[in-house]
Amino acid sequence: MRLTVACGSIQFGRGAPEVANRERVRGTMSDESRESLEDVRMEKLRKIAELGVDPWGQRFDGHQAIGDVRAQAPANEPGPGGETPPGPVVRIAGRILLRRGQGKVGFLQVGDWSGRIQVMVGQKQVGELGWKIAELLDLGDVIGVDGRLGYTRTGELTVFAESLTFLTKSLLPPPEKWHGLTDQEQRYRQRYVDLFSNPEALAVFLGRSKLIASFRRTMAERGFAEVETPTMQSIAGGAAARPFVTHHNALDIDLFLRIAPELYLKRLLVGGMERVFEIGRVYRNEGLSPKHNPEFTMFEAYQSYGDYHSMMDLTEALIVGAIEAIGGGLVRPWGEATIDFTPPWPRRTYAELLAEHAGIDPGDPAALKDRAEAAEIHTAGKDPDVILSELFEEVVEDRLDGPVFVIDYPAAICPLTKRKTSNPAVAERFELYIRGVELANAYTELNDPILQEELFRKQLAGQREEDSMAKMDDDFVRALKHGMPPAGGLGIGIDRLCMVLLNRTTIRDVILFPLMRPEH
RNA sequence: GGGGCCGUGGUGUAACGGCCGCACAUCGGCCUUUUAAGCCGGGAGGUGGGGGUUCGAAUCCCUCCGGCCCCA
Repeated sequence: MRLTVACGSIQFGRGAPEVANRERVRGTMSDESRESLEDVRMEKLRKIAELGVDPWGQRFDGHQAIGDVRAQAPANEPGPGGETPPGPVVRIAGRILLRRGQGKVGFLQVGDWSGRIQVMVGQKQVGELGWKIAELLDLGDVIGVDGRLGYTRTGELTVFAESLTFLTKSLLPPPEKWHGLTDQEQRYRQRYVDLFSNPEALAVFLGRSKLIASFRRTMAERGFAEVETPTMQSIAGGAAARPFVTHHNALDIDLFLRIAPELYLKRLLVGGMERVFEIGRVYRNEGLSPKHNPEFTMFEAYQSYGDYHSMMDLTEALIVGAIEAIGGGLVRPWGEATIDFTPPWPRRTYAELLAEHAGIDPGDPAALKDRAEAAEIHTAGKDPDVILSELFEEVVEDRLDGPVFVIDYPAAICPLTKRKTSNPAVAERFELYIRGVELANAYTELNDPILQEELFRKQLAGQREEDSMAKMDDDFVRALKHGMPPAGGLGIGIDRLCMVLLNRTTIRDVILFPLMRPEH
């Protein structure tokens, strides 16, 4: 498969380059029976160059998106067997996805990222050179087409080519035209093939892009400034997760890839940036699963003078806005079922939900312990709030079809959250659940430096050995001592939101290049 | 960490332990309105790697590599 032909040595438009060992590819292939599909395409490349055409193409201006071309389809469809009246002149560019020869005429299906359209190429219509090029075309080649838009006898919207521009040779054959690429491993490793051969895959990532663009618009409308904070940090804080470690040579120090932007964004509130948000990668050194990729995209926003209720309103606006941007309506498919995103979404307290689904009063330690043990949760030596949290995960989460805001969490499991003034055991926090998946997490941010430092210490003391990289963030506490306005903070897992809005059950389907073991 | 499933020409798939078959793609031929175009003819894989059982292995066993799923 590996070719060592030096493409740089081919001289375009000045006669045939010397190709030593394959001179005859006419007639049967008896002598060349070992020739690979790639070799055959190399040979065609050579012939294209012989025609004086650059097989790697040149700038191609002024083409229209195929989707836009389709939109300007003439209304007057041809009568049965009738000639097609000439329609508007169009210029398109894209990859050849289907090819049907028909003697001195041929049909191509050309696709770009906005759609696909049929192109008819006739020997008489495209000129001598055009026809020679047409005869050499392979599936996967990239071409430009100038022509008129019309309908064929069978009523198919078609660009009737008047000239062809060869833009790029494809040396590898595309997957089977009907099924596309189905092998999961190859789809993830060779996403480029997945994207041009599976329209649904392309649609997912264009949808993801629309979602993120919509988030930025919504935030701008509400007066938030987009910022970028360090992804390499000497103390990886803001969440409970194991970090990746890397090393800076010149300083000779270890650094951690961030597990959350949170602590830096709050420093910005101290600095007077009243409303900030960041969209970026975070890295958590954990296993892989349909819901976890080691690097994923986090959206975080902080609003001075707000609280978690402000963040609930913002969350609804962001997601409803994203749905409008993506299209498809507020009632969306999810596998066999549907999810209704019509706002406002219910807001239920943690205690209520535990009472409803676990049948206990979360304030009753004895009942909690019994119920947890019934659910096979180990309770020995654990903080009641931790048991509560595990019980919640075990019996409540899966039943939260949502969208539903779960609000008012036990304070002990929320070290960065302000407590309710009316009840210090309860933290002003919400999580948004949809189909049992946690999609967003928000707090009324803790801005008391004394309590923050104490909670850090408590957290460090209770830490498991494998998490021991976490450290006290003295600078963050110092920042709080200067005074951080009361604020609401929000985090949304962009990948998981994409899964839910684009109806994908694995996170790898919404990440362009998910982490894989090296191929060899 | 534990358990299960999978890996066959470029792609999609088939094969009770008995010569690895088919489709698309590809090559040659015919065809100026096709629709996964059609018809005729040809080439291409020794079954993810290694080892074992057997007269004989894609198939059974071991191991390694890679992927998917479930559980912790």
